[in-house]
Amino acid sequence: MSPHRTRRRIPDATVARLPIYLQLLGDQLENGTTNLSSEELASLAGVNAAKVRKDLSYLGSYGTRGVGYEVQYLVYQIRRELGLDHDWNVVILGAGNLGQALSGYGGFTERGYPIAGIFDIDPDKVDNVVGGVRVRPLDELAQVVAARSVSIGVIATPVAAAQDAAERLVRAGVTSILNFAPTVVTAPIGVTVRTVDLSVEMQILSYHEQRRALAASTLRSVSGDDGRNQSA
Amino acid sequence: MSPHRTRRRIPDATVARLPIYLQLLGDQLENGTTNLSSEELASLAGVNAAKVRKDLSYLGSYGTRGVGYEVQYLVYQIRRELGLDHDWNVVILGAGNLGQALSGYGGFTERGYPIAGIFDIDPDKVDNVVGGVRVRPLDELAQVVAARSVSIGVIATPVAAAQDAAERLVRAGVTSILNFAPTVVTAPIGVTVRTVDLSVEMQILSYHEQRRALAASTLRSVSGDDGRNQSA
DNA sequence: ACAGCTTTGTGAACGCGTGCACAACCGTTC
DNA sequence: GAACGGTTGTGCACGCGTTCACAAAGCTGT
Repeated sequence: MSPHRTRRRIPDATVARLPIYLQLLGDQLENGTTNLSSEELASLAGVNAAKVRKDLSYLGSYGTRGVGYEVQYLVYQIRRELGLDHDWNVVILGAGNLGQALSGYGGFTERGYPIAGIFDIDPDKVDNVVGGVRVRPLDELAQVVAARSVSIGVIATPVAAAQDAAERLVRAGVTSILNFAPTVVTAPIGVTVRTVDLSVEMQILSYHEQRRALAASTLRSVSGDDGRNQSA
Repeated sequence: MSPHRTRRRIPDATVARLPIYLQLLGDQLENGTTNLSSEELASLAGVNAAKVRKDLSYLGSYGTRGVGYEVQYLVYQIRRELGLDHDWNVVILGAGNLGQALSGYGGFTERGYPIAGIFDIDPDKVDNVVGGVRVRPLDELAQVVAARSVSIGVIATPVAAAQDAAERLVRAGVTSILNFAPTVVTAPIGVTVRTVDLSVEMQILSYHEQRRALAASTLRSVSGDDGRNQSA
């Protein structure tokens, strides 16, 4: 039997919020706050207090009724649950605009995701140094992944190269992929793929803008409202 | 009464998928495909065919039973619904690593989101040219937003400056914000905020890695399985 | 020891999104 | 023009996630 019993599955929606709580709790620690209620945390995160309590209850019963949660201990528990009790090395494929920015962005290393290597297929880019890391040729990928126990790969290539990049990552032994190319990439089961598509985000925003404009114009044609009153 | 009747609300989940369909349909157009079934589109998008049909049904009845959807017309309808029948100017706040990468990334302009300006508070960065756009001082923000009818703003500042950036955007008249700073930013109702936090994405991935590792080790302690069989 | 205030943890109801299954409908062929 | 294979559009049931509401439990002061 394991030291701590087999953990119940945590809902995806909760997993997506735990990092937010973690971030906020960290801020509170720096402020010197040692104790926090679900109501306070909820207001910081901009969500419902019941949701916070239910989310935290998936980790176990780490609160004290009438008091709240001990920040330090909660941070520890969330970190453990998210697998942040050790670093996760990552590799980046593609040393273009985005790849370089990611490599230069200190936030990854700082939060426990050091960059084990950045790779590009273009010989002109190889050996350039970006963000303190030397760009390597693609054929060194498998070796680096194995040597540094990399399990997370980031795709920062152009669209056309994204699927190939994913396949190389999988062949090298990577089991989690963060894809920034605006395309659907497929991977075998057992490999987690998350796609972050900046254009998609923009399009979701413009859909809402579009609706606001439409609603405003409908309103205007009925009541003469100028439709600007909802901003600010 | 409006030319086209008041449109029913489209579920958020569907809105998030429409851009994917749009992308794939565009690819198909270039391939010379003029007609497509929900089954085919679903397989391209990696989702269920019924979901595709239901999603598209929110736009109206634009398919033909027994035949499928006409790609060109569907593209037109999705674009219209997403508000892509005209360009949306965007401003970027923060000309650091990420701001520069975003500015240099051609994808935005190409997909109908031209960059009307990039701004930074640091006088040393002002007047640098990144991605063909001159970095402007922050106090020109309101003027640019007004002059170019900008309704979308991107926050690419450090965490500490993010909330202030959001407030400046709102004051300038922006009603949609895409936030890349790893922090919660609040805005008045009527302003849509979407946060894309790279660390959060990483943490979601490492949670799943963690679980895989845990499952594998439990398995190993029972059956001797080496836990590597699910990759590739 | 107990009353009163506070806050957690969770059962239960609700709402949204997903997927199945099928009727309605299109085009084609005989 | 009727029968048939194909595909859409959608009613329905199910499951997940959110929110409410409250009992259980801790703390404080008398």
